[in-house]
Amino acid sequence: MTMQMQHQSKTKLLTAAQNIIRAKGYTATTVDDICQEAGVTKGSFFHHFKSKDDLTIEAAKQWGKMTEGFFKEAPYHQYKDPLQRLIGYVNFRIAIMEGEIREYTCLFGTLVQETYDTHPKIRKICDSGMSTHIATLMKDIEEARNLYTPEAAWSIESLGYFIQSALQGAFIFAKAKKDAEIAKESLVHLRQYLELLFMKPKNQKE
Amino acid sequence: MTMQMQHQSKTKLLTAAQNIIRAKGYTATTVDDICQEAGVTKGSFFHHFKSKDDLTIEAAKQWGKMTEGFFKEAPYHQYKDPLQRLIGYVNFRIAIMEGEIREYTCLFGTLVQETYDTHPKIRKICDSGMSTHIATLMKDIEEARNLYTPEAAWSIESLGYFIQSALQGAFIFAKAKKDAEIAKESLVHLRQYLELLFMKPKNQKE
DNA sequence: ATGTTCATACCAACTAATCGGTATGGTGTC
DNA sequence: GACACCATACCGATTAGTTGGTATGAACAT
Repeated sequence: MTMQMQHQSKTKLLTAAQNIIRAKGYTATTVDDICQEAGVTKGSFFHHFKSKDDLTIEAAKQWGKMTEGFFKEAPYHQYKDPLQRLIGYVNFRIAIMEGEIREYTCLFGTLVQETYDTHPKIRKICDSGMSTHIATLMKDIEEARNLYTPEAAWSIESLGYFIQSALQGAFIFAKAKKDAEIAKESLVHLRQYLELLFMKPKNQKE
Repeated sequence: MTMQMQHQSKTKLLTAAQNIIRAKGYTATTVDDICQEAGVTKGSFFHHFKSKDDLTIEAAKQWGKMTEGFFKEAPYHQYKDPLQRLIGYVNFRIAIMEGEIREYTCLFGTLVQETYDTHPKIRKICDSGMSTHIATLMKDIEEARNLYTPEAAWSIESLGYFIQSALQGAFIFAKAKKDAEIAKESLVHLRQYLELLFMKPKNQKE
């Protein structure tokens, strides 16, 4: 079966789109850019996707699936303590901020900034993609809340969004500085907030 | 003197650029878009600015000056306690998240996302513009730190960037949701972090 | 096996529209 | 008449998308 061969071009185009859009944004990324990076021609592009918009939507969908798998396999899930998993998540995100900026920044965050008002379909996928990711965090947040601060006034959802906001904001500064250092230090504050919020006793064993 | 008249078109173009770019991003914003919103012709545009890039740089510079003036006049500066000023700043930013998204989001954050790798001049202005704003916050952070937690391990600068990261990230979710509610709730967490960080005694008078 | 049929995948060349930018000329003010 | 300011018409380059066609291989009858 040549199924793999047949789909190779499509996969290459989706991956290329994800990478270039994260670096240049949606509008500045041309169809020719994507084709060149993928090593295919425009004819192939419009065979697999009926428009640039269509490709972007599929690329965003695939991005969501891919990243969910990526974080599902991440090492921080091994911890038995839900708070440790949350802290581990933040530490993991700090740890992966190495190499090129485009490699660790988020397609959803980049996309939605410039499309929220003009491309409703793209906006919705970014919204639901980020919300899906936050939903996985919310499980640990809920457990940690029940365990450490069951009487807390803040909602589980809002903390999930706050964590993700701090991350997305950190990416913006990584881009502005063309350096991840400041962004990493910001995420240390995020980690510190979680520690303070759940009032983790200082003498507790890790 | 007709100085004001002469500069009216230029001012209109700068303001139009700031508003449209915040809604659609840099690349998706066309020169014609800006001219139409400003109510002037292309001839006027290229009389005042030698290129779209040039206009964007001037618009970003003016944005920085304008926002610094805006925050300088904001009511939270009245508080004598530096921590209260910091909390007041966050509350102020929550309060102004009303009306259209383009009205309260940040030009720098939107711009730098899609230009950091391709337009170095724009990137630098966004970087220094945001850093200048953070520098004003750092004064209050430093005072609060000396007053409440002089032995704290975190740096003044890093907290300034964290506050701004949380804000920029909140804007992304306001765009993704086309609604400021989630973003506001995120900023309540930011406020809570500041309160926890400085260990504000519960029985202290406001 | 072999030839026919058909759909999928792909390609190079093209098109219509839009982009940033220019050329040129007009108008009001000093 | 010199100059800043602005309007209109235009230009070359680039854009997303189209065209007409080829290569490949699976399905099936012979």
